[in-house]
Amino acid sequence: MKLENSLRVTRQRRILLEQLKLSDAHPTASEIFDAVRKELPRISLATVYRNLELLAEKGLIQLVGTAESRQKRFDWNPRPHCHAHCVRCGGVADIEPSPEINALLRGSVDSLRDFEVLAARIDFLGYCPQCRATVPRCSE
Amino acid sequence: MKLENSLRVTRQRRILLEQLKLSDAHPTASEIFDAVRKELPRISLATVYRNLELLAEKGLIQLVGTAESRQKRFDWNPRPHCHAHCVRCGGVADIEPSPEINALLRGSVDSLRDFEVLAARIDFLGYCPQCRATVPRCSE
DNA sequence: GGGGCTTATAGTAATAGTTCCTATTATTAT
DNA sequence: ATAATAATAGGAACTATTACTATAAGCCCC
Repeated sequence: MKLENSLRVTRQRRILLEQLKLSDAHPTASEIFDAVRKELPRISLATVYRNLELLAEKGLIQLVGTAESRQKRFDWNPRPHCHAHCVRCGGVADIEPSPEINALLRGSVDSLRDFEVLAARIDFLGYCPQCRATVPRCSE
Repeated sequence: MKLENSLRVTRQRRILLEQLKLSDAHPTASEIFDAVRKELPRISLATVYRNLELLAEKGLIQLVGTAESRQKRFDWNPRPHCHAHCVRCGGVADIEPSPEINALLRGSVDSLRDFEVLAARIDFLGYCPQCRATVPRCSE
């Protein structure tokens, strides 16, 4: 197994990626740290951060998140898709892109002249089903 | 002038909003701080942060930015539109939504069942025209 | 399958953007 | 004007992330 582009296959890197792939919950760096620590108790948080950044840079995973949440979240699936962010619990869910969205994600937008698109991102903010059920709502 | 929803009209708040509206550059909190300080030399950075958050919460301005940039940026225009984020210089430009995008922004997405959408966000990451011209490129 | 080059790691310190705290001041309703 | 209440300045605290450095581990070639 070679990770690509001269990334060495270290035990830390392998287990980090394994753990990330176990979940669709888009965990934060420290959640990933906690998970990996169960197998590698001596791993450093800095190693987790370094590798998450590196793997995202190489396109093997993706960084997700919004401007409002302080912490970054990661998605094991590097393929373009949309995310729904709960403004209450911070949870992130995958959204299956419709054909129209897929067209957008591939970059067919007029007003973008001269801006070279590397990635398009569509995010929805709102309440996830759980929070929706328990949030106090205005009745107006 | 009343700001809405029991927000008091303080000198700080008024000038902050004025300054923000002077620019389409989507400034950061500290850039706004610097601009406001020219008129209000004794304003506190905490005041700037507090008000930016408050105004965004009330829907009078909007928070923009991506998970990769550490600092938040703000847009005086609260109406839904898209943004192009330069991955090199961090600059943000407004993108005029096409009709199809507008449909998305209004919330017509299938797979979102049970997730209550408060806002949709479409962001493009890439190189702005300036950076595009000066970034060293691979010729492959 | 061992030597040596090179990259990665652990552990910790440092950074930076943001938020919190509290005594004081300003705004608004009356 | 006065009283009630919300907002501010200034600085301390917080926290996610990044930087640093001596040590350890992959990997390539023989």
